[in-house]
Amino acid sequence: MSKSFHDQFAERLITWHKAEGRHGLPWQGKRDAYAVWVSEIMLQQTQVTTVLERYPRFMKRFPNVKKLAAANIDEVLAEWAGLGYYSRARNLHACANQVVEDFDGHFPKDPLLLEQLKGIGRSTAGAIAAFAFEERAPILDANVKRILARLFAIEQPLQEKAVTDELWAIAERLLPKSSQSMPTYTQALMDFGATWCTARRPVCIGGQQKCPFEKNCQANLSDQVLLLPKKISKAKSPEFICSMVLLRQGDFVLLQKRPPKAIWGGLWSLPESDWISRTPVNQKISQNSSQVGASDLLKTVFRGQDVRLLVKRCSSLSHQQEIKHVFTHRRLWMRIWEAKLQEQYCFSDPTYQWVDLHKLGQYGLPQPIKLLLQGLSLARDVGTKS
DNA sequence: CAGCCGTGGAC
DNA sequence: TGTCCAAGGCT
Repeated sequence: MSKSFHDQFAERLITWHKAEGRHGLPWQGKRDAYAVWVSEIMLQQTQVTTVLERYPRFMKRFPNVKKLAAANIDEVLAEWAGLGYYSRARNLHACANQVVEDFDGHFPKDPLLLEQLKGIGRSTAGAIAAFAFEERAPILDANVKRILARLFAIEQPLQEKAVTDELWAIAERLLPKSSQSMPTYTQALMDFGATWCTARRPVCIGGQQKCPFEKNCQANLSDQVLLLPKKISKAKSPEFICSMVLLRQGDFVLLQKRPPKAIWGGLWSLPESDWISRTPVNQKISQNSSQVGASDLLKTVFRGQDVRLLVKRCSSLSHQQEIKHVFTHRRLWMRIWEAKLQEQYCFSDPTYQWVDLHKLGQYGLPQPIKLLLQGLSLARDVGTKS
């Protein structure tokens, strides 16, 4: 690659962005570091269309870093519910407190300091520094990795550390000389990767538009754009089965707060059994478990609790439905067992809580559980109206 | 450091 | 339908 191309890259990319970039997204054009930071965290591994409706809602609920820091983590998780990767919400809350306590409520502009805050890695630190403070700090998200891997025909898998180091070095080298250009340049990189140099349908392959870098792109010149960056096929994700118990009493349902760091950490869900591997044998046992008594099931789900009285009151425990949920690296079949109680059964363990179906919005629920309980709520409302 | 951590859109 | 992918970071 010629030196002149390095020198021209930022300018040509910015020229492209003026005509073809994404403009007018709610988080764009902001210089408020808080607003920038929230958008960067929310957009991690998350599609623009999803963030489009959730970002304004979050900003309205938590308009500044002090409001967010002062909030309860449960409020933050409730607001984050449905967005996934809930450690982001926990780190967001922790980071807000760090900023208030260690930086007097003002985000630092040095990317090295930003990177020390919870939930902010090098790339997110670079994005915040560039957008909010016009710092000459590079980003290296999936968009940029793909663009660079193609421009420079990097054929090694991106997961190799040496490759990552090289990409960072290139990203540094390509930065515009003028720090004033950093917000536009950074946005332009993201836009170009997200809309033109896409993973599956880059415009250089049968597109109507003409890529501004087609004569510089080593992957294009050697006709291997779709082969780069090299993808590492992942093993098929393992499958699991669990039982969940849906106890109802009038308009109330029994929820349990999940432990903080595992899947759906810190969210409220239905009490559940341990997950077992979904082998053919286990699948058969699970399917036949309608013959199993309520006692065994409840003991499995309410581990460590005295369920003798509950067993008496749950004589009508019945299997309602099975929900399949796909995670990035796991697939889970949830068998839902439902019982209606005449009165609320109290647990000594405070992680259990009876929740009014009308107040589910105040609780952070896993998406499939939210949909399940909303279905209940809807059915009940329809029933009472008819 | 390789595995963990959600969800929904695109094809 | 399944598979890949997305403005990553943490441990």
